[in-house]
Formats: sequence, C-alpha cells, structure tokens
Amino acid sequence: MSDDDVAGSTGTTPGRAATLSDVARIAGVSIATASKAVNGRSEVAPKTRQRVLDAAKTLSFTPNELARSLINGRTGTVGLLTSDLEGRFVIPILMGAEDAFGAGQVNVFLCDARGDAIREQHHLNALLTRRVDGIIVVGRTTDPRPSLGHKLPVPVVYAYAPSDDPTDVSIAPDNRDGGRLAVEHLLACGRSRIAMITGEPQYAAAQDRAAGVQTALATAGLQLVGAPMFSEWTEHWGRDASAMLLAQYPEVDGIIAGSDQIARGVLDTVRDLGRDVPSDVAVVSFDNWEILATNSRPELSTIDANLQQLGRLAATRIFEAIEGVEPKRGIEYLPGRLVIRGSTIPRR
Amino acid sequence: MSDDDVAGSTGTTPGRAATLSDVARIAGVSIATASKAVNGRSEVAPKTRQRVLDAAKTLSFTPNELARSLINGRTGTVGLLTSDLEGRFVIPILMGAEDAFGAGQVNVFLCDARGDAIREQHHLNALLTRRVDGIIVVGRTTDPRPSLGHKLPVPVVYAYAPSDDPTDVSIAPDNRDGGRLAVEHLLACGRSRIAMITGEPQYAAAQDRAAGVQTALATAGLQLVGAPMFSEWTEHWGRDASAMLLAQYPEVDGIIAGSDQIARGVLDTVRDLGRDVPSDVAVVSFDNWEILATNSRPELSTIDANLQQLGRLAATRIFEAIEGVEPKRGIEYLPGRLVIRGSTIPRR
DNA sequence: GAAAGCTTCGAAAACCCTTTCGGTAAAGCT
DNA sequence: AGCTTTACCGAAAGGGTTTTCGAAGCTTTC
Repeated sequence: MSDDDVAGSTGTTPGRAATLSDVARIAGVSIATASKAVNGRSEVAPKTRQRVLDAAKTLSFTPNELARSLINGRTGTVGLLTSDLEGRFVIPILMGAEDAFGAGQVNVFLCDARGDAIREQHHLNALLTRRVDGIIVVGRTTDPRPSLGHKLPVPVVYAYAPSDDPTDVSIAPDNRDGGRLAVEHLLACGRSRIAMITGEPQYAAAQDRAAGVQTALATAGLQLVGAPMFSEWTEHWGRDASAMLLAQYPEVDGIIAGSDQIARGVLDTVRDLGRDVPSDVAVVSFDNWEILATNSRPELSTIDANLQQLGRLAATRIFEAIEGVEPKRGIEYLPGRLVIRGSTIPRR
Repeated sequence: MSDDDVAGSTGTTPGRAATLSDVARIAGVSIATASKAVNGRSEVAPKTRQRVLDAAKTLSFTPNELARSLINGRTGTVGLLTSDLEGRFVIPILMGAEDAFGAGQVNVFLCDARGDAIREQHHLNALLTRRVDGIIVVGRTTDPRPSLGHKLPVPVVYAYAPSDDPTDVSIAPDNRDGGRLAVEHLLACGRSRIAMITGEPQYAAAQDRAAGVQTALATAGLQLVGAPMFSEWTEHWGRDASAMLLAQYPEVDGIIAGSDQIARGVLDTVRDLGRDVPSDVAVVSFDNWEILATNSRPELSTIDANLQQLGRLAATRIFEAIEGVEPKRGIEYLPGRLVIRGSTIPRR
C-alpha cells in the first residue's frame, strides 16, 4: 500500500527515466509540440495537447531540470553555507527559507563548513559549479564574519552573522532591542532591582544584549544592579553567578540571563537559596530554545530571535537580488519577540 | 583582504561565467582539446595543455556541472528527505554523510517535509526532477515509516527510522543493545537494584530500550525494580516518576532514563530528596544530547546513538547502490556507545 | 622510399530540453 | 476564385560539456 500511494503516484519506473522525445514519439508529434503541450503553451490544439499529456502520464515523464536549467540559466537552487555545527540556528533559517521560496519551487544545498575556512572555500566552489542562483551564509554567532567578496557571480545574503563588509547584504537579530524587550517586561512585572548574567564578553550577542538592557533601564531612570556579569554561555556559570549575585545584592528582584542555558542555572540556584521564581525573583532570558525553556521549573520567559522569519527574510532578499532588484546594503536588524512563561508571571 | 582571500581565489568574475569555448578560443584550440586539457586526459601535448590551462586561469573558468551531469547521467547530488523538525538527528547524519562522500564531491539537498505526506511527495518529486543520484530518508523517531516504494529510479536508504518494507535498505540505532550497555555499566558500578523511567510507550525507541534492559538484567540473574515506567519524553515526567519510584522502592540504587531529558528531571528530584548522585543512586540515560548531558549536576552518563556514524553508513550504502552493488536489504542496526560522566562515576 | 605505427588535434554527435521561425492547411474575406 | 489571416505543427538552433572517431603529421621499420 505504501508502495502504491507514494511511489505509485510518482509513477517513476526503475531503469532509465523517460525523456520528452519518448513522449513525442508515443503521442505521434514532434518534440517541439510535446514541449509546448506539457508546458501549457497556447500554440497547440486541445486534442493534440491531450494526446501528449496522456503519453506523458503513461510514461510517467518528468522533465529533466538539468536540461531546463542549462537553457534558461536558472537552476532554482540556492546554497546554504553554514558553520553552525549544532544546527541550532540553521534549521529554523532553512525552514523559513523554504517557506519563502515556496515548497518545491526552490531546493536548498546545505553545506556545513564546520568553522574551517578551507572547507568553506571548497563548498563555495562546489556551489558555484552547481550554478546555484544565490547563496545564504549562516554564521554561528552574531559576530561579523569575513565577507565572501563581491566577485561572485551570484547574490549572497548573510544571515545571523552579518558580513564585516558594509556593502554586503546582511540580516541579523536585533539583540539591543531584545535587551529593551526584556527590561520593559521586567518593569511591567513591577521589578526595579534588575541584574544581568550573561556569556562570553567577546561575543557581540553578549555585548549588544547588555547594551540594550542598560539603555532601556536608563530610559526608565534606573540602572543595573552591579555590572553585567560576563563569563560563559553555560548553566554552570548561571549557577555560580547567581549565587555570587544574590550574596552581594540580596535585594535583586529581576535577573536577565544572556541565554536560556544560563537562565537554567540561575533558576536552579535561586531555588536552592530558598527564593521563589517568579514571586521573589523574576527571570527572563534569550533564545527561546524550546528544549531548555519549556522544561525548566518554572518555564522560562525568553526573547525569541525569530529565526524562522530571519530565514524567510534572507530568502526574500536573495530572491529580490536574483530578480535584479537593487539590494539594500548593510545590516538589517530583525526584532525579537517576547515569549512569556512562568519565570516572570506566576502560573494560575 | 577578506575580499581577496576568498572571492579572489575563486576568481569568479561578476557577470556571465566563462565557458569552455571561451577558453578554447583564447588558447587557440578546439573545444574538444580544451576539454581534454582541463580534465587531464592524456591525448594532448604538454605545450598545448599548458596553453589551455593558462587560458582557463585567466578567464577563471569553472566547468558547468549541469552540462556535465546532463551527459554522464550523474549529478553528484543526493537528497536528504527528513521530517526531523528540530534537526536533532538530521544534522549529525548530514555531517556523517558529507564525511563519507568526501568534502565537496557530493552535495546534499536538504528537504524538510515537516511530517506532512503531501509536502514529502512534493519534495520527492523535486528531487527526482533534479536528478539526484540517491535519497536518504531520515525519520524523527526509530519507528518504522512508510516506504517510498521500489518504483523510484534512484536508490533510497532509510536512516534512523527504518522503512516498514523489509526489502528496503534501512539503518537504525540498536536500542536493544543500548539497553544492554546501560545495564552492564550500572552492574559494573556495583548497582543491582535498577529501575527504568522512560518515554511514550508507543515509541519503538522506548520499547526497544526497555526490552534490552530487561534482557540484560535477566542474563545477569536480576530483574528490574518495578515495571518500566512509560509516559512522556520530558523533564517533568522524569521528576514526577522518580519521586514516585523512590517513594515506593527506596532501595533503588540505579536508574536508567529513557532519554537525557528524562534524566535531567530524575537528577533534580533525586537531589531534592536528599540523595546523592552517583553515590546513592547512579543514573544513566540515552541520546548524549550534549546541551543537556554536559550541563547537569552531575553530568550525565549516557548512551550515544552514533548518529554521525549512522549518516556515514547511510551515505556508504547509497554510494554502493549507485555503483551497482547489490544492497543488503532489511534493517541494519548500528550499536551505540557508552559515554561515562559523573552521574555514574564520582568525579575525582 | 613506402608501409606501418604513434601522437596530437578537431569535427560532430550526444545529453535533454526550450524557443524561434518558417511552413502548411484551413478558414475568412472580397 | 484569389487573397489574407489564423491556427497549428515541426525543423533546427542553442545551452555547455564529454566522447568517439577520423584526419593529419610525424617517426620508425624494413
């Protein structure tokens, strides 16, 4: 049954695939006419068209996309060049891109460079010889990455990690604005003694989120309790940092964690110290990594970076560039979105 | 600099890409000779070859892979058809496949069907018109999935989720053997009162792991404390179940969790109940999902499914099938590997 | 010095499709 | 009846490459 409902409907036979000339021969017309018939062009009599379509069906003819591409110069493929080992960012971006292109219209070559420049170059060359219509480069962090240059014959869009060349087209999450969202949510929850525990200071994501937080607090006439605590993107650091923080500043009633991982550590320690989340201390974090955010006690309120939308946007930009639209160069920042859960608002 | 080191070395110019006939014209030879020269065939004089290669270099010629594929009937591409939304399994499998194919030799079309049969059919058709050389189907669970049938013109290998048709070629993790590994490790740690908390009973992974555990215990002349506890693949269930378990059977000194997520919940509750891991209760789980396993207190001993190797194996099987090797049909089970961390062996 | 062998190169077919353009036949018009 | 228009179809070129096979040109052999 599975045999029939799937393969049967594709109808492809094993062995060699049917070609257009096979169809033409069966239908008793020329190859040109067959082409017009299957492509729905008008210069063919209805009766003839039907004969061709019948022949195509019985042969289960599928036009060879390679030959097509060779003619019109478009392959309908894009390359997704990533260094994101974990697939943390690249999968939602891939899904967004598929959405934007329309399912089945465009196919995506996914290449993982594993942070290796040589491998990246290798993949890039392979993509170019395959004549992709465009390339989306997805970084592992939001730090700027080296540009691929402007000598490529296809448009390039940088997603998540922007290019270090301002004349490239880049799309990145707006971490500053994310910081603002986090702060405003805590303020709305009635918190005013807010501290921040975040990851490695070398990361632009850490710096930008901290900057956004501090700016938003200043706007509200407040300031952070202590300095932002930078170290690692780990639960361990979240635990250690929150212990230190609460020892030094017991009055803290809101903590902004630089990532969901850190927040998990914070939650653990705050509970261990006998304080309740969210009534004593509210916690908000970044990433909305479901597996972490929805399994904690309580579940995490967190800033989602809208990665899928980021992918859609990247695909849209690539598409526009292919169509010849003059791209808006520079970095386009995509705002995040607050997902509210139990770590800031008590559950009923 | 970035401009030079990457794009410069590709040497591709914007605008139209150079073709072989351009190269031939510049070098003053025929297209046929140019082809032989760039492909390193022997029927061309060294002097002529050098002239062609120089011309190719100055034009930064890249052979058009589409035209090539059209001739030899091989595209050097494979489709990876998945329903694994999270990318939890597909990414390591993709990486393994890339490894096996050799970097840059083969490119992978990644298609996400999102668990939707229609979308899957759509992607399948797209892959076939693109004339991929083979298809790897990656499922979301280890439960058998519907076969794509045998009428496809290219070889298909099922990875992670085997096909429900025993005449297909499938590669799946050996969860039974994984259960054995977990048991033997706990026994080696001196535990004998072992219980199991695992996920949804509908999942083959849950059943197989439990079966493996029980068989291994029986071999050692032991049996599980209580019945295997099935419910959900969540931390919440891990917490609830371990509370119930320890209330009913306080003598338990080893717990096998059906997943790292469940184990995280178990660790939490065991600690909350004032027992030490691993000295009072040792915990071992499945998956080796790094983000979960290495951030817990203590870190998790867990059975890694060797997904990357599974991807390599799938790629190898596809490759063999393309080469015309008669495939070994049925399900090939790939053993897992025990990763020992602090939840079973006290850290120094 | 002619036949035979080797090396080197190019013309052309092939891969599969799309598109242009010319040709045929039917239909419409005066 | 003679002309133009329309509708339909097919021959052929073109896209970029590989490969086969024949044609030179050269060297060796007797």
